[in-house]
Amino acid sequence: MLTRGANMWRARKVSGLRSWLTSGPEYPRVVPPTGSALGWATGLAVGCLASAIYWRLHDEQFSSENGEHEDIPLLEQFGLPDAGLHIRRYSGHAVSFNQARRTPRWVAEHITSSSITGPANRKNMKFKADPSIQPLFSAFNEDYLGSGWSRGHMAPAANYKNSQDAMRETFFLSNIVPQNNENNSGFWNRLEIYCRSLCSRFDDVWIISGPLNLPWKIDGKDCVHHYMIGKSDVAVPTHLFKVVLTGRSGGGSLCLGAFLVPNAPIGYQQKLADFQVSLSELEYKTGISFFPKLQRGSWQDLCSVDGCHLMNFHEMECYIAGKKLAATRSVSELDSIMQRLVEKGVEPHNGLLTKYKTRKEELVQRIQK
DNA sequence: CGGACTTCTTCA
DNA sequence: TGAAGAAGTCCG
Repeated sequence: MLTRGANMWRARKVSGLRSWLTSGPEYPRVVPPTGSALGWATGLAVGCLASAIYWRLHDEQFSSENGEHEDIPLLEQFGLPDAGLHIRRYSGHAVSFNQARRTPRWVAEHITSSSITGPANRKNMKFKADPSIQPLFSAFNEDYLGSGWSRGHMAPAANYKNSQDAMRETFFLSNIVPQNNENNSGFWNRLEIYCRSLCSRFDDVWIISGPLNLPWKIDGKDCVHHYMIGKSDVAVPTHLFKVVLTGRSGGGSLCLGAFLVPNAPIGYQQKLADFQVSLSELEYKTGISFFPKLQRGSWQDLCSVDGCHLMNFHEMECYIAGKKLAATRSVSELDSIMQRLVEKGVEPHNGLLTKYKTRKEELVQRIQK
């Protein structure tokens, strides 16, 4: 299968190259030696199948581009460099991908109470390389596994409960950055939950998320550098940012908050407001204009209007326990979840107790049948 | 909710 | 027989 994939890749690559070569006029061109192309392809063993898919998807582009030959300036005779800066649109989110870092540059979302509600779930969801990204510039699961860094969603899966397809697309590695595990399941998770909670108080919520590397001091001088993981050299960010914009369908002023969060464990003693920055500061540091059609200063501060309160320890423990209860399939398992909660010193609130009782009844009934 | 890791099953 | 998918287990 692997060999077939490599051959397919080579066939597509060479065929695309050939049509491109024959289209041009008078200049001699260098043809890459077949051997080296093959060696390269086999070297990228994990990516070869994805390569085949990629080139198949893009074959039409190749063939359409070599038809008409108009007056092309000599400057552009061989095309201008392509850094992959175009915006990639998916069912529920949009991505600007950074081909040098193998991570998104930013990921944009618009969520509502209906988009975050539904039957879609993470069952059998698997992270995978984005088939629309050229393998040379793509991240792969192998880069993350055993790296010490978890695969952190930028557009969270849970924002797409209304569509299994939209949720599946959030598992493309074009939506993923290397994230500290504790941060991912902890503070960042609570921030994502807070963003979803905004849907109950606002009609529309727009969210832009992405990675950022802030400078470190080296010999007293500011220096930006980053770790790289895996064979694809996936860049590890020092920080993650999130810009949140809320609106009401009836009109009224918009609310905006921008946050810059270290890619490291963050405890419950820290508040979300501790990581709030001005939009212009974040734009300065990222080089990104986040809502270019939004009039500057036309919004209210989100944290002043809505509080920006993340779940505290007790609330979060109960929330997670509630999710685990729903997935439980035996009464003993059910009880152990509740017992571990008490061992942590967490007194279950009434809502959780209700969930426990109803789930227990369901399971007992199922056993009796 | 957010993950990692292991094992079993399916299929070409 | 190996790869991919499904399912199970563990953790915060």
